[in-house]
Amino acid sequence: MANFEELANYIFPDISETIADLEKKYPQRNLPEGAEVTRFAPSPTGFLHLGSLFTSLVAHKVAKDTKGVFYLRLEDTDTKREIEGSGEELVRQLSFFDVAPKEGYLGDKDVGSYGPYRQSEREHIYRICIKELMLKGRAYPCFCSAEQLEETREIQEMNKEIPGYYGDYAICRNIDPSDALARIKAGEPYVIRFRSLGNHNNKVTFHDEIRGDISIAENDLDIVIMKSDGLPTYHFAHAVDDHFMRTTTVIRGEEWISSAPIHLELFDALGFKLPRYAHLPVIMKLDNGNKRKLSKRKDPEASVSHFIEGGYPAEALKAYLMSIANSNFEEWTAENKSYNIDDFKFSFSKMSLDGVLFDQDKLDFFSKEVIALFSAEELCNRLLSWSEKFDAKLNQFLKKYQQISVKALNIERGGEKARKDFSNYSQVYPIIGFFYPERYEEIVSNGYPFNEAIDSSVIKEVLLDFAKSNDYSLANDVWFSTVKELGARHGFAESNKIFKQAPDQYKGHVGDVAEMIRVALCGAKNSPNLYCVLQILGQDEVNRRINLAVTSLK
RNA sequence: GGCCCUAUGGUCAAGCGGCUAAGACGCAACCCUCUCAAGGUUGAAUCGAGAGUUCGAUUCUCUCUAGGGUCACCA
Repeated sequence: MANFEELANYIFPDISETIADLEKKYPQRNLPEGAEVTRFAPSPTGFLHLGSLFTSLVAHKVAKDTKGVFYLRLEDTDTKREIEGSGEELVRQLSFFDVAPKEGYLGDKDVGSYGPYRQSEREHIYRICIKELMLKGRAYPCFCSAEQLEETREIQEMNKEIPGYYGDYAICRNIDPSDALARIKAGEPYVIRFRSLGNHNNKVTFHDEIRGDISIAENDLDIVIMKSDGLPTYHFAHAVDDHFMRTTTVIRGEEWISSAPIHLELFDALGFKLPRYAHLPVIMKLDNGNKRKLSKRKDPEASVSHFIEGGYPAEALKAYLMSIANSNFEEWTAENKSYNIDDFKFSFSKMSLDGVLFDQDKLDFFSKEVIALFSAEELCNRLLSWSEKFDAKLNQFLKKYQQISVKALNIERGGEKARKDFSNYSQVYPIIGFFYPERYEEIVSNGYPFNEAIDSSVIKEVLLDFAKSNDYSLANDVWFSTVKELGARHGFAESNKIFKQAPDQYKGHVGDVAEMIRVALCGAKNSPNLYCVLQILGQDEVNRRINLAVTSLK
């Protein structure tokens, strides 16, 4: 007659260490009082999700604020869903947002003494823990097939019972160890399940840093802790890893709340102290009037790469996410004129409890503010590296016309009333593109959008007069009065007000004159400040463009 | 469906028994103005419903309703 010990030794012949040995190998971290150890634990199944960035941002922030540690653990136990190279990509994207961990799986290497940080390399550790659970009678092999499980579930559904592997439905929990041993020896596939001692009719209460005490039915499910491929399931790996990596606060999405009772029982059975938990609200979007979780498949904005490609500065997306995390962040930015989240004091208690709708307008707002705070040089450098990958045309012009580019980007930049016309880098080219001669010619090849109500011979005269008389040495307001004079010479009122008082005495007003010049120089009715445009283009280029425009008027 | 979480304008939200119920984004109007952007001023817009408790409920309690989450050898 075999017993649990023989069974355990047969399944784990290589395991001689115990949990106590692991406790020694991974000792408590030597950190100052109040320091939090947090982590980001993604599975390498695709690009970084916006919700994951949100979680990382908070976890990173909490660790940084408390002078603790933020580390990354790769949860790569689902070999079927794994996407080659996505682990590295995840780390790269975190780095883009400057929330990359300093410990853990870092893409090309593991750093830290609580590793390995890839779950696929921690098999030995899990096996030690499972063996010990088996020895204590808290784990057992289960031979149920997927079909059997499905059958059970159908019966349960029919009887309106709670589905799952528990109580009398846990048919393998009472298999005699010697029978189990024989079946394993015969090569029958099996998983290892946890033997729950819980009662569904009892409630357990645990504390959530954001929501306060949450009380849920005790776990009574004999969940799988080791899959047939020998790798652990999430629940088990969570308990083991977060314990031995000495996580103090587990920060994760609220979808985990309902499985918390499983985790409580697991920690207890393993003899581990429970970490603190903080369950973050999820980011959702409106779809046909219904809120739903941002979906990687349906929503481009679910993927962080969407914002990188779209040309949003990392600081802007972070500021937006922080405003979701702590709504007082927005007031803080207004007071401090800073969007640097490092200087902001984050607090779990100020966190929203409800899922939030992703708000593109708000992101755009933050992004405009953030970009407006960059110097022209800074913006130019960022545009350069962004366009390298995502906007070939802009990249080419930025390199060819560096001086002009910086000057163009510097128009009305800085100060209290700075221009805020870009919410992302892709909006830059359409606005400043006309400064580049090649682009100007391209725009103008479709014709000039002159005001058709004004006779083209008049436009021509005004433009020629302007080319001849314009003084590039004047200051802005003085210069503009010369434009008024120019208009007056050709029968245009000096202001809209004057024009309105006697519309039949004038051909138009100074705005019309400015528009002619603008259309001639920019090929468009809108542009940044005309005076600045003239200064940047310079007399030769201005005259060249005027001539081109005049020629087009025949 | 069971369980859990949540509930203030379109969105993000202050509020913690008595307020004309903050603020921000967005929207609208006006002002400024050479266009655009910015800026300024103003405006429209909120306590899911019903019972209690109370002199008094957005605020406390219960019920309902709605939305979300979760019920895998996925995380």
